[in-house]
Amino acid sequence: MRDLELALKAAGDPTRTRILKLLEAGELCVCQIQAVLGLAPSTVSKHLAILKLAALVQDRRDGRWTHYALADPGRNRHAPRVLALLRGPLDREPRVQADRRRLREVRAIPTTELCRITSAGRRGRTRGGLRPPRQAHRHA
Amino acid sequence: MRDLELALKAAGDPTRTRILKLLEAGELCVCQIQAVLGLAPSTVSKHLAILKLAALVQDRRDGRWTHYALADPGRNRHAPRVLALLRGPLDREPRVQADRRRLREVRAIPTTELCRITSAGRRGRTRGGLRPPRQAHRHA
DNA sequence: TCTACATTTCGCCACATGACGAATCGATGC
DNA sequence: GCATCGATTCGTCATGTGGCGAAATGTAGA
Repeated sequence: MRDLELALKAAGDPTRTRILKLLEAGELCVCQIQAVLGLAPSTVSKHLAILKLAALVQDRRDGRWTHYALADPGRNRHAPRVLALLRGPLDREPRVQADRRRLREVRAIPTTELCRITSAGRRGRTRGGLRPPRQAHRHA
Repeated sequence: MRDLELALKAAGDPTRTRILKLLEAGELCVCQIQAVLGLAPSTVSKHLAILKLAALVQDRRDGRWTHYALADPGRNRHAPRVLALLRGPLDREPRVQADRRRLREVRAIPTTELCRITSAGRRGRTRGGLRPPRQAHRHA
């Protein structure tokens, strides 16, 4: 039972569905995901770890960057079916569409500069309109 | 996004997957489910409420009994797909099989007597081997 | 109407979870 | 080697969640 439950629980969180929907557009580096979501890097990292544990995503190290992608089918029995579940029906959701728009902006920026920007925001300095809107210390 | 997430979260709990797998065998009354799971009636009721809110199950009043069944497709877009996800792959799980065996025992007993037995157990008197094994005050 | 009884609701408790910042890890590049 | 920097891990906090028992609800039968 364990791994299917793990996958369902992993997919049943709003932040993680956002990540999964983003990854439908293809592989992304952590700082890109972070820039779109507007969450602390540690938070994003944790969610990615949960998704990875549930075998819904896979990671790939490239120098100092880590890229995440939807797990390719075959690694886990259940993952593809759960991912398929998310594929169609959420595309009309406003938040999903907003995330996609933001992703297009983010992708236009070279990765190096992007990380500089987001971490700059995190250090307190404001750097143009792309800094993710800081969220209050709130929860799901 | 909300209702699909609700369904995924509802299905991502071990106790609730047990219930859903039980209901694959057809409509069941609450006290039957309770007898199989060996949990407090209030606990079972809460789980059923969550599953109902997620549109994964539906209920039917019959006098003083409430019967629950898997939601028939059409009420909710996502429910059938989530239920389909659980259909095949968990059947080999030891706990699922044990629950099924226990369900056969439970179904052999007329509902009236069954409720008497389980609530008798709950009041402290032991009444034959069918009283559900009391669980320690533990968590998921 | 009163009682019995199946189920639900309420209030509580312990543990899980999601958020954050600080500290750490690992790989580049000077 | 040492500093830099992207990502992860750790520690903490507030809230969510699953379990229970007690009390409330509502239906059947006396």
